[in-house]
Amino acid sequence: MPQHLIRKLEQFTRLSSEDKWALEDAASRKARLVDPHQDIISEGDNPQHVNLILEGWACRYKHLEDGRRQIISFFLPGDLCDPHVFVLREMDHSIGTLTPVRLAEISGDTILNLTDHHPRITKALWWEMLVSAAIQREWTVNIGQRMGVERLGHILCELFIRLRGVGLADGDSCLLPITQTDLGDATGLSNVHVNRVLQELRGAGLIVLRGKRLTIPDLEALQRVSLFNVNYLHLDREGRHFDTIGSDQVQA
Amino acid sequence: MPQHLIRKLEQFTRLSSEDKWALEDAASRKARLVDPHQDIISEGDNPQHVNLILEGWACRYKHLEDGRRQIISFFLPGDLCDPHVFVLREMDHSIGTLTPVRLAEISGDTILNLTDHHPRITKALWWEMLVSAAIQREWTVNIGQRMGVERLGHILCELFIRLRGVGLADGDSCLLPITQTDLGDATGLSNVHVNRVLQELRGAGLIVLRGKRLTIPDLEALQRVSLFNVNYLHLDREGRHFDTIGSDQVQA
DNA sequence: CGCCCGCTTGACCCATGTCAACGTCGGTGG
DNA sequence: CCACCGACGTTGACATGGGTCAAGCGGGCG
Repeated sequence: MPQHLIRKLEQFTRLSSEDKWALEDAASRKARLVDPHQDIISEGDNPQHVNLILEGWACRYKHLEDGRRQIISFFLPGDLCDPHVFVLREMDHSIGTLTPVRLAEISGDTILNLTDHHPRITKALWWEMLVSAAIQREWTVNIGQRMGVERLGHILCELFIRLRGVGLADGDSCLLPITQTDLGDATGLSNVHVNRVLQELRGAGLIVLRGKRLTIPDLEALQRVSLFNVNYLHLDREGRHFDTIGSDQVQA
Repeated sequence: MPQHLIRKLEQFTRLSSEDKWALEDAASRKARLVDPHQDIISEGDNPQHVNLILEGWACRYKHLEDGRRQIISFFLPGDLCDPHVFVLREMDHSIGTLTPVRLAEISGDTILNLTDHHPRITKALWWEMLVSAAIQREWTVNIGQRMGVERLGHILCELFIRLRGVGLADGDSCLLPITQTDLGDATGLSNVHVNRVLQELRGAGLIVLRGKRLTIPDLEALQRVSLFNVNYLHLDREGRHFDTIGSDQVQA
């Protein structure tokens, strides 16, 4: 079931078959289907378990009193919503779906069990948590400093590369199943301006966006225009240099 | 030495004398003085230890290729710079001082030792890490959605409350030892506009800012204007309801 | 004493927001 | 099967928050 999660973690470290089996077991205990535009967990709630997105897109978001909404991060298939929120008693933001979502609810005990017995999973989950934090920081930079074109270009690069990392890209294209208003809420731009900027990116041949399919004919070019530096995604797998010898025994 | 850290953690949980002693020991192994506007660790470096700010202000920041700078977060006395970055091999951003800084370098081993033997410290460090993440998210909201006045008001509220939490507020005022340009780099506004917005806040009697001293005569009023909701700082100490009976034995 | 950094102010401009109308498409019910 | 509807995308006109540039000012420090 959790191919996307496994694929994501394997960008960082190799996992043994037992590791993978344990992840599959953990992810198959309790499934849940959520309709689009529903909260998975709401601000003020007390989180009871970790949610693993199996299918569909979700997001963290926050509403201001006057209705403005900021999308704080996107959750794609393979993403975990806060492996460790249990320490805090109350959600300070909400997590909601953007599309229909299939997710696995993983209990705190299951997580503890996983990490107790699988050091490589532990380390991989640390990596995934630290990368999430790095993405959050990059969003601060993105929204704080980049102009509209760069800002949208940047987020499209990020989403494409993340999707590719979990096996959801098809060559130079991927699905982008969200609205322009969603993109605006994520970038701090109005939906109208998002539309204009997308036209501009299209006009420059940097993206093709038809229906829900995004194509990036020249990813490097889009990265250049968007001042996108991939290093914050930390895709430099540890022990990558061992890959050629095909060992499954790399030290963690 | 690390009174500020201890004070901060005690906002979340009670610490025993042994806990505190262990923290003091860890923080007194290796000290370092850093001049203002110097990097503590630079993008691309390989982090070797955790830095605990003892005195002065620092920040996380990132430069874009064309020179724009975004301050991603502030480090105040008592703040830890990334307790767990060791998992990643390379810094994707820099940490630099804003003022003269005195810090303690804490080795990974020392941290492990602390957490192995002091469950309450472990939990408190988790809390501090999750709160840092919550602050980062709130900055995304701040920069993405709030107007200049709200945005600056919000960050001033946050800084004041964080400083008060570590014992660095004096009634309704605190030191703000950074420039307006720094504030601009943190909020995604130009220094000129920061200046104008500060005038506006001053004009409305919401802040008094003279030299490096910030006074907030009516914190609630400033919070209201800034759409500031304190919940993201998670100051709801666990077991707070035990405080009245004065126990030092609260279960962790 | 003089210099430099940071603060302040004014003039002007542009990126982006707001408002409003219209188009398009897919779904749904009569 | 068609009519309607709602959600989303698109476009134009206009407003404005905030950026940029440039000059002046003031105080701390060498």
